[in-house]
Amino acid sequence: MPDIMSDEMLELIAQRFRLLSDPMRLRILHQLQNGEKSVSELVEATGASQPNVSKHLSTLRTHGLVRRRQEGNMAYFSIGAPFIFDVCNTVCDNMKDEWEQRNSLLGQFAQPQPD
Amino acid sequence: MPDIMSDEMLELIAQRFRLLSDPMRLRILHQLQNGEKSVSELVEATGASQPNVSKHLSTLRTHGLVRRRQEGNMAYFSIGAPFIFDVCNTVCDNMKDEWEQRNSLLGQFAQPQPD
DNA sequence: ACACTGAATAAGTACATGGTTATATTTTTG
DNA sequence: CAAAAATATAACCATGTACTTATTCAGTGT
Repeated sequence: MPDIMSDEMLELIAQRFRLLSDPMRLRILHQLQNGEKSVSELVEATGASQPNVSKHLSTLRTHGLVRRRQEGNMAYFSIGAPFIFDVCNTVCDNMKDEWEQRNSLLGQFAQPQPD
Repeated sequence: MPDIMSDEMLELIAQRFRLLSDPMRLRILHQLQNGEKSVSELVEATGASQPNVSKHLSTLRTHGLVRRRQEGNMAYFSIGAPFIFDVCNTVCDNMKDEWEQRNSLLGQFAQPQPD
């Protein structure tokens, strides 16, 4: 991060994080990681309602995280900003680290004993 | 990201992103990047009200992003999860890329001419 | 033209969130 | 001990957000 952070810059960054701060949107993006999917496929895969999925896709699209391709009656969406997976992986890795660290600390006091 | 994402996992990840999805919190974290700071220093640096800063620090702390050290009358906070800077940098780099890309595309049509 | 299907939008609602002001709480200082 | 200083907490309020249901829109096929 640059040393001096303008208000608009901070707002933009925060906005991007806000897009990733919803489980359903993460779920959708996660589904798209395996390639483009139609809305109905996403509805099926996520278990959310169709309007809900459409709305999330819409907001993701207006912020460039997702691309839309129309073919006949259906709309296919795909990842538009691959960097999000870098970000998610960083977060996931860190969470895993924390988890393992917590476990190893616990282990010092209450190690499960082999019988 | 693992192939199958549990609900709790997704919620945890989303939660982390939500912590980073507020400009004021980003501002605070950004200030802490240069080392630990007291609450009043953060109030001064961010321009926010003292209760506001304290509240943000509290939420950041309960999620482990920030550490607290008390010395006499004052509380000093520092970064507790350095990975957030990796994340922020990834986002920033990407934003810069997009910006430059947009500019170079614009340039093909309306290049500012030297006189 | 008609009905059907996939997707988008609208309207409404419950809840989370970020801010404020006012009030503790705790330590330092006179 | 009283007053002040540094933080924390409480109560409150306005706005944002993520759903829902109902409706509209666009493309397909009969």
